Amino acid sequence: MLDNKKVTELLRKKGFKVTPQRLAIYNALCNTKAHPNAEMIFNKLQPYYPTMSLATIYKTVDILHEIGLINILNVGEDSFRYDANTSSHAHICCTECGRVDDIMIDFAKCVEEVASQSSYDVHRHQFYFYGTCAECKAKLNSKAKVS
Amino acid sequence: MLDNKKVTELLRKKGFKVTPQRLAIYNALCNTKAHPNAEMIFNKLQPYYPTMSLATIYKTVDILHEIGLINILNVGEDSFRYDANTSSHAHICCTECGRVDDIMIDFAKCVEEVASQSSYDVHRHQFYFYGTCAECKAKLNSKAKVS
DNA sequence: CTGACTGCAAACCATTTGCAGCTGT
DNA sequence: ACAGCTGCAAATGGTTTGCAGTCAG
Repeated sequence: MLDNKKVTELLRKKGFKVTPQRLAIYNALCNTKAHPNAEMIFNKLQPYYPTMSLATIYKTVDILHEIGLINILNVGEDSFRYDANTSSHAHICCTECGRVDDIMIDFAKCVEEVASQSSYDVHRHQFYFYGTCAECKAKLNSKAKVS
Repeated sequence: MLDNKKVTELLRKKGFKVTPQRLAIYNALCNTKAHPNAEMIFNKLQPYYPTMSLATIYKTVDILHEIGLINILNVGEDSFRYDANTSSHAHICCTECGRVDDIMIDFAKCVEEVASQSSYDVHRHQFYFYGTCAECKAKLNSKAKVS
């Protein structure tokens, strides 16, 4: 969650140019908790950057991931989602409506246990939980009452 | 990891027909620890079922997943992988060679913690770890010595 | 017998690539 | 200036779909 000045510095330091598109995509990711995919980012930026193409979004998220500014998520859908919150946290997906929320719990102990028991050098991890969100639970209950 | 008799019963009970293709695909998944994707299953069965198509594999894994016989994994590749081991366990992927191994550690406590702190009803979870496997570590070391 | 299944080919769709013109430095 | 970037259009590749013939029950 860096400000534009820091992002500019980092991009330059890593040998990339700083363009309005790149800043806009990173800012769009900072200003949402929806964990959007490429198309959702595209639709959000469309009013402000009407000529921006999906190709630019894909190329940009690759770079942002490469320089460690974003995480790439795959919750089991056909598209990837992107997250500007790079602190260690898990994700939970509603199997009814598809929303993806953060779980701000630190699983350091689990990771340590794996690192000590596995023959791998463990660098990174990704935890996904699946269930029914509060809103969908409410909807399902009211439907059950009607029928 | 059921035997053919039990799989037959289960398929019938759920209203599906039992075909040689379905049994072969399930058995192929039971007899590997590689967590294969559709194409890997296809190549493995090719010698024995030369007319089987990828479409059949995709349709079959859908059904096997629906009746709870297999798990679907997505480690961040462009294809899905399938696992006949449905017991609660995590997976670790080598970022060098792409292999996927099981981690037979039970994360019940982590899951409980999430279930108690989240507003979701938690039904399912998927834990992925990423790192360098023992073989790739060895290769990387010997390369480092040479250069 | 009959509805479900297989396997082929075509369709689909998220993502990637090639390239001409533009822009950051 | 000039290498790297954008945005278009075309290509790619995993997965899905439509459908005619086949097979399990």
